[in-house]
Order: sequence, then structure tokens, then C-alpha cells
Amino acid sequence: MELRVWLRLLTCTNLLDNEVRTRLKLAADTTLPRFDILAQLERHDGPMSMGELSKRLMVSNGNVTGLVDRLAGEGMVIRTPSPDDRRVQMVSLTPEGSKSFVKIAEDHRLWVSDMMAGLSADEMTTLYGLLARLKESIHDAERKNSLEAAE
Amino acid sequence: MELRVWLRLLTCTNLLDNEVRTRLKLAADTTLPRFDILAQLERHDGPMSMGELSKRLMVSNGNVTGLVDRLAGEGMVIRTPSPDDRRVQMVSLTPEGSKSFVKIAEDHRLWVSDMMAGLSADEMTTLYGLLARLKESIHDAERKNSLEAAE
DNA sequence: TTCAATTGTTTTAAGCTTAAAACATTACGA
DNA sequence: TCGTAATGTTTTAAGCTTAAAACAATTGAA
Repeated sequence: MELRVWLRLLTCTNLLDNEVRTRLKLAADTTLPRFDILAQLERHDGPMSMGELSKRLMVSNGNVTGLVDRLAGEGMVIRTPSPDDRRVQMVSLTPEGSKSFVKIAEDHRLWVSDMMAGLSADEMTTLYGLLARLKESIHDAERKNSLEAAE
Repeated sequence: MELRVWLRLLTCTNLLDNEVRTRLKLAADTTLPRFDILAQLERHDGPMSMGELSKRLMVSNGNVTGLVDRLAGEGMVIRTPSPDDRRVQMVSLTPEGSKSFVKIAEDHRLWVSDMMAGLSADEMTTLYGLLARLKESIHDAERKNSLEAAE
């Protein structure tokens, strides 16, 4: 049973994820990782260091370096050296990047709503709750596992 | 609300997925895509063509080429030309590949069960049902979307 | 029979991802 | 002050992934 739930969870996530990526490509000729960077920058409202971006997005430093390279090449973001610390690169949205993000973000919200439209409000609430429980369960298992490993 | 459910769905899937990948690496020094290939071959019981593998796993042909290259390098699978059609490459598990798969598959099942242990049988059933509903909802949205695109 | 379309596989180019190494700079203790 | 440890970023090597191009072989219609 656990394997079947896991398989279905994976199927749903992949369906949704692929659909979002496809539409992002078609509608805005961009990718999800790049969109995520723009989203973080927009939310933060002001320049952000590479390291902070990497921490917020929970991806490696090197990954952010490459993504920001491409976004900078597209004129969506700009890198500026920090005045306080010469190791640090600050990244900020250009006006074009900001404009582009706002436009896509609204589409993105609509796509997701659209794909979940078949579930009632009650079902959504129940699903939301169960996923919270699942998250806890996974965390518990991870904790238990790392304790065992530490022995 | 839809965005919040989506975010939580993604979080759960990524947690579980990353944990499985990490343990697969630690316990068997392999990767999920390679494990998936072995699983298909084991289930099929007999040689399988590259194209069939690619269709079953729902990934591109080129992707399978690379994965099978690596598995063959590790001695887990073997490629043999089809006697019927000289375009076709058949892939089969070696005894070592089969042995290795059986060992890992049992671990894999335990890991997943372990990470879902916090949910009751009722909760699992409810979650399973809701995910089925979600899957339908996504398919409906995709269908609607492709009809619009065809206009 | 012949040749054009189809089918099966591999290669190529590009992007995402990570871990680890390499660099650059800062911080801090002797 | 000096030198080492820590911190921030980039580079490198490896793997996964796709779409599209290239190849190889088969099929089928004229």
C-alpha cells in the first residue's frame, strides 16, 4: 500500500510539474528554476547575495551561479559587487525582469488552480492536512535514520 | 489555496524522493533512474528492447541509451542485437544485475513504508483516493488546454 | 524492384543538478 | 602583524534529461 501511495504521489507531482514547465516554456520561453529565482528576488524586494539565494531555494551555490549567469544574459537580473564585502555578489531584478515575473506569476497561479479545479474545497482541505501529516512522518523517519547512522 | 496545496505536494514528494535517492546512493551506490531500469527489466522477465524500455519508463530514447550504457559498464545489464530486426537492441539483466536489484528492491520498499509510517491505514486510503481525484483533475485540465490550443 | 516513408537507436547540444576543488576575501587568534 | 581558519563564489567533473539531428534498417507502395 505504501508503495502504491508513493507511486501515485509521484505521478501527480510529475504531471503537474511537467505541465507547469511546458506552459512556462510556451508562454514565456523560460524554465522553472529561472522562474524560482525571479520569485525569490521579487519577494525579497532589494538586492540579494548569491549565497542567500542559494539558501532560500535550497540548491547548491554552483547551481545558482549558472542560473544567474543565464538570467543576466537575458537581461532579467543584474549582478553587482557588494560594497561591504568584496567576496559577495548581489543580484537584483532589472525593471524588465520584474515586469516579466509579474506577468508570468499570474499565469502560473491560474494554471495551478486550473489543474486542481476538479477537487472541492473540502477535498483540498483534507488533502492539505494529510500532506502535512505525511511531511511530519517523513521528517520523523529521517530523524530516526540519522540517529541510527550516528551510532 | 491551490498554490499552497501544490507547494506542500511538491515538498512532500521532494522530501521522499531525495531521501530515496540518498539511501540508494549510500546503500547500493546507484541512482534512481538506474534502479528504475532494473525494475522494469526484472518485472518484464526476459530481454526488452530499448524502445520498449523508454516507453514504459516514459523517458526519451536518448536517455535510456545513456543509462543502459552505464548499467552495462557496471555489469548489471547486457545489450544484444535482436535476431529479428537489426535495428533493435535487446537489453537483459545479468545474474549480477538481477541479484543486485532484488536486494535493493526490498530495502526500497522498507524505506518508503518507514517514511509513511506516521499515517494510519484510513489516512493512507483517503490520501490514495484524493490523489486519484487530483490525477483526474489534472488530466481534465490538460485535455481542456489542448483543445483550446487546437482552435 | 526501387525508393520514399517509417521505425529503432544513438549522437549532439543545451540546460539543470550536485559534490568537491579552486579562488578570493575576511575574520580572528597567537 | 601574521598566518590560519572560515566564508562566499565560481569552476569542474559527472550524471540526468530533453529535443532534434543523424544513422541504420525495415516496410510498403508504385
